[in-house]
Amino acid sequence: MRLGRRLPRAFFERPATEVAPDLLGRVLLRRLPGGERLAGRIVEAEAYMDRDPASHSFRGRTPRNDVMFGPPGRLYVYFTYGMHFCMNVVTGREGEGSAVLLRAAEPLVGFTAMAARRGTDDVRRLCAGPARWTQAFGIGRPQNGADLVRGRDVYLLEGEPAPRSRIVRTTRVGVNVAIDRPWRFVIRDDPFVSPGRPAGG
DNA sequence: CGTTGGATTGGCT
DNA sequence: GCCAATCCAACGC
Repeated sequence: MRLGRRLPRAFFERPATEVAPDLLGRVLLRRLPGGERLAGRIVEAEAYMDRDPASHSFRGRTPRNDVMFGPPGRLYVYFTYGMHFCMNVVTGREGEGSAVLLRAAEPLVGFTAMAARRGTDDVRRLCAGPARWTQAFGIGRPQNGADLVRGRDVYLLEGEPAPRSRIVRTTRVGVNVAIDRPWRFVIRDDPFVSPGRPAGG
């Protein structure tokens, strides 16, 4: 498939609710410490806005969410449930706390390395979930704040953006507040979308 | 300082 | 459907 060029800074300097659907079909590239390359096509993403009760940024800037408030186009990685990492693309203007959670991807390059990290050969489960994807791609604390526009270890390519007609808008997974906001975007009928368990509340 | 619960996942009933 | 795993940021005293 077509990979295209890198997404420019301006791509990210928009509201998360605009960036999230526009990320579907784009390609995340990862260069592992050993030099091996991994690639995945984004099929599911969620927007987290400034002053959004479900967002980590809701209660203001802290050491944990600091990257969210920085310049757009960087990676915000957080640790949760004592064992998982999730990654976000920082959006909006510097000073705002908004980002897009990367929830699922179709593996394109590096199946063997992903399978080894994930402990499964099932291609459909390598990157189908935010913590599964970071595990498959070797994303953790060291990648928090990584610049996707200029960095070489993790970055985004244009890929083939999903047509609007193929994009489905639903409610976000695992959030128990602001559950009325339909800010989860997926490619319709794509087999690599996460199982996405329903949230309570 | 102590408590709480989390943008999840995998395993079991 | 239910629950444990396992850390730690955020918040209240």
